[in-house]
Amino acid sequence: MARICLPANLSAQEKRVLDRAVERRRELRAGARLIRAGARMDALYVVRSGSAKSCGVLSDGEEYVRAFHLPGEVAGLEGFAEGRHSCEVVALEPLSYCRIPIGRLELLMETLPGLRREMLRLLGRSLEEAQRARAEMSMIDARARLAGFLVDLSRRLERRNLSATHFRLSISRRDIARHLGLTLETVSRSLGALRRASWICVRARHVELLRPEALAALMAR
Amino acid sequence: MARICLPANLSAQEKRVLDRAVERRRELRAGARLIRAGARMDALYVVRSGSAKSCGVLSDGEEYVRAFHLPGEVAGLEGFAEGRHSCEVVALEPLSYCRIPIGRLELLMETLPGLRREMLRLLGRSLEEAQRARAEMSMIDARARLAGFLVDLSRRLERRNLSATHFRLSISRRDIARHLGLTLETVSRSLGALRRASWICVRARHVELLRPEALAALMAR
DNA sequence: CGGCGTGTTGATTATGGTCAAGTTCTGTGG
DNA sequence: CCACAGAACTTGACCATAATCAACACGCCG
Repeated sequence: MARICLPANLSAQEKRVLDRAVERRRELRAGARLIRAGARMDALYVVRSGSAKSCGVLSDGEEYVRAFHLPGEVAGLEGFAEGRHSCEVVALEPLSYCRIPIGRLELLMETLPGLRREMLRLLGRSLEEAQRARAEMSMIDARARLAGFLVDLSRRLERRNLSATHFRLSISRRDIARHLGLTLETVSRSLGALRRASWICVRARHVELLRPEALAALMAR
Repeated sequence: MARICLPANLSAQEKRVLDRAVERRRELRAGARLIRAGARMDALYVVRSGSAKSCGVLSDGEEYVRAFHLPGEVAGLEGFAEGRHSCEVVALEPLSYCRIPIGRLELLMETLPGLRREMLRLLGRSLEEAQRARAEMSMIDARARLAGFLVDLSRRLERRNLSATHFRLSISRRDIARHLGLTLETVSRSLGALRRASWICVRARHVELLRPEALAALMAR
């Protein structure tokens, strides 16, 4: 478990200790809720297999998607802000995950310097990514944003030793749109454009990246 | 110092200890750089007076503004991601600030549980804010985004007991634009629209919020 | 096979970007 | 103190991208 989610900075000893604090082998069906918005933050969650989305609602009731969580990634970090979760986390497909109770985590942070650093690193990375994404959102056109999204997915899957070029897109067009700040029509059209250019091959929920370099190059305008 | 930046969760004792770790009374002239992108993260910075911006460059060389730092706020948190800073932090006007060496901070986190929680809270908040901002960026029109920005500034100034309705806008239109994902022309036009509606009064760098409720209401569409 | 949710495609429109011409502001040196 | 230069800002005309509205196709479930 520690190997799955927090590999970098933990010593073998630390991993073992953390391992014992983790509740393993939990499951959720597609569409089920992992975290309820407004709930007290009492744990962090690590995806083992499947995927989930974090989403919030804007003041006008419109939903937006903050992040997707792939295997090995952590959900629930935003809860540190106020001690309660500010967004829903929902399984996109059958999900298996681990749960780390926050109390135990705080306890362990007392004694494990590597864990402290790792938690700060995780939060820092999320922050970094959110800020970069925000910048791209306004400076890059729809097609390039979508390309960037696919490349990002691909890289994250690769890190988990899953195929980087050939994957099932368990995220709906609608959720992609709400994540990239587009409409689902625009997502559809942009996918079409990438397909026509033969950068990618899409059939329904199945995607293949034919020219990842070309996709990545789009980001640089 | 601890009172300025980390007021919430620290005991008097903890504040005293943290206080001793802080290097105080540093100054910078307008336009000078507080943090250089790419530099090893060796400290966090807390603004005492004046203001600063964090900005990065996109792959095509275009600059974007990640955040503004007002008195009492912390700059440099993104450095936790990789142990080095990913963006420049630049003074927008004469700046006075404190510096907290990262080594000492990590040391203190070992013994001060309140400080641990506070650091996580700071990062969580930044994350939260970045994600919300990103959502608004695509779902809300330019005028409302600008209104939201002004209201946000106002609230942050208020927290530091500065006037919430009447302040000097030390941020250029260009930086506002780059922060909100707009062009400076659009910022100018939107300010004009708000002025014509008599929600605000702008003269050069000086702003007065005449109807904050109306501005805030714009956000809810 | 039929029905519904999901996705695609098309026509039109609106918002904000771009380019360009001015205006105000600020700071500097005579 | 005034004149001037450069930067910051404003305003206008035009245009491009993506939103909106709408019809239709596909795939997955019963």
